[in-house]
Amino acid sequence: MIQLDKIVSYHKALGDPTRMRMIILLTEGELTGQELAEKLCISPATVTHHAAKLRAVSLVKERRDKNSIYFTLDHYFMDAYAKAMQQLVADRHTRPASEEQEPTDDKNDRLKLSVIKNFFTADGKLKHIPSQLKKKRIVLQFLAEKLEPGRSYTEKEINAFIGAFHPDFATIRREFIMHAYLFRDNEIYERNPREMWEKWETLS
Amino acid sequence: MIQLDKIVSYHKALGDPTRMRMIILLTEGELTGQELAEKLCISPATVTHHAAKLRAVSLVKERRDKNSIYFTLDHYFMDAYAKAMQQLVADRHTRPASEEQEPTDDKNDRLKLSVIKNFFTADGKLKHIPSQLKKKRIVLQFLAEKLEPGRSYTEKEINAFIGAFHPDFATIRREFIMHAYLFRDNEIYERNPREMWEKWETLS
DNA sequence: CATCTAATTAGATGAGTGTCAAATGGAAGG
DNA sequence: CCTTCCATTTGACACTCATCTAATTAGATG
Repeated sequence: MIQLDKIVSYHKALGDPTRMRMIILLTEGELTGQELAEKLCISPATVTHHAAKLRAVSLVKERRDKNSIYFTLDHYFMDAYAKAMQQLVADRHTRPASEEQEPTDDKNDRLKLSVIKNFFTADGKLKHIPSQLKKKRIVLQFLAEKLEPGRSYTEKEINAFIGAFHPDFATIRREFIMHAYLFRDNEIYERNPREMWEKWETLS
Repeated sequence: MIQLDKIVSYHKALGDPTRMRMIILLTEGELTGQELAEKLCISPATVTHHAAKLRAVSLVKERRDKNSIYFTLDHYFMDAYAKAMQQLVADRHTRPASEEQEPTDDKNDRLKLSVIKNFFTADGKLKHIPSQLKKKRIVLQFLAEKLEPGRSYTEKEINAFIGAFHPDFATIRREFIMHAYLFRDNEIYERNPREMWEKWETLS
């Protein structure tokens, strides 16, 4: 599943000339921290700094031998990011048209009403999280609509907001991010615009 | 031709959550600056700021109509960057092996000596820039070896250095960057490690 | 244990940058 | 000409971040 802020972090990691050069050197094979420092003409401390950033987005793997640490690229994740990005920016014309007929808006509305009726108690609590994707999105959207657009929320506030409906705020918060109802920068949260919700729906 | 700092700039441009969200919104179709500001809950000034960064790396195109500016994605460049990056990090095992036999080191050395003898005057000036890629790289490398690794050069210094060999320092400086003999960050230049030279040779 | 090497952490510094409010520019329409 | 509506520029502020030095840790080897 695509997570917006993971992709942003990935690009941020590669958006530095020193780290990009590290990556390129590593395409030739594994290198120790010291070798990297020498080739890039930077201090070992700086190598550690950058290695941590690359590790944080899983672009490099590390292996310890004797006193040295050997770095290698993680091609699996490199490919994963490339694919995710490609999918993300594919415009709708090049996206395969769905063969099956979309249900009418009317039908969608009825489904929505019934899901909300079935998954929420009379006093507005969420009974449990639907496992079916379509229904889960209906519940998430129903909750997300109660958040104020453009306002910044701390993680604590988001937890409290979700907690008012269901005790497992951690799971639901993660789902909010994954399905692009919320976006997170550093430690602050904000509601995404509706278009983003819909875009993600077509990607799921 | 791939340019390292262009790819870094591209990643830096996408390494910001606001810009990434702009891109995603634009995958759905064109939007005016005002609409973007509203949907992203940021001021028009901030939209302009980010739009400038995206434009600088050719990720968006703009069209003026009446008072509004309409932004659209530039899919051509998006694909170009994706391809360049893919090629960059492809490890040598997945790269197609060259069919033809590589010339021996001995033969390479003799070519190198003859190129240097033929393209430089007795007092060390460069007569002209070879048009054949292989010979051009020999000349560029010969010059690049005279630069101190790990030292930072201003553009003025690089120009002066090249100018001592040939008056057209602008062209040669660009070739230095394109073939990864030098790398540039902001306005300062530095010599790349030998491995980077060789890596780029296999990509050319 | 003592020593050596490599890596990491901590702290400091300087450059870069995301954001907005206010001022400016410029086109469209009275 | 004046007004209105966007877009841009400018200046300021806070915050991030790349880099270094110096000190510390971790592991290997006498």
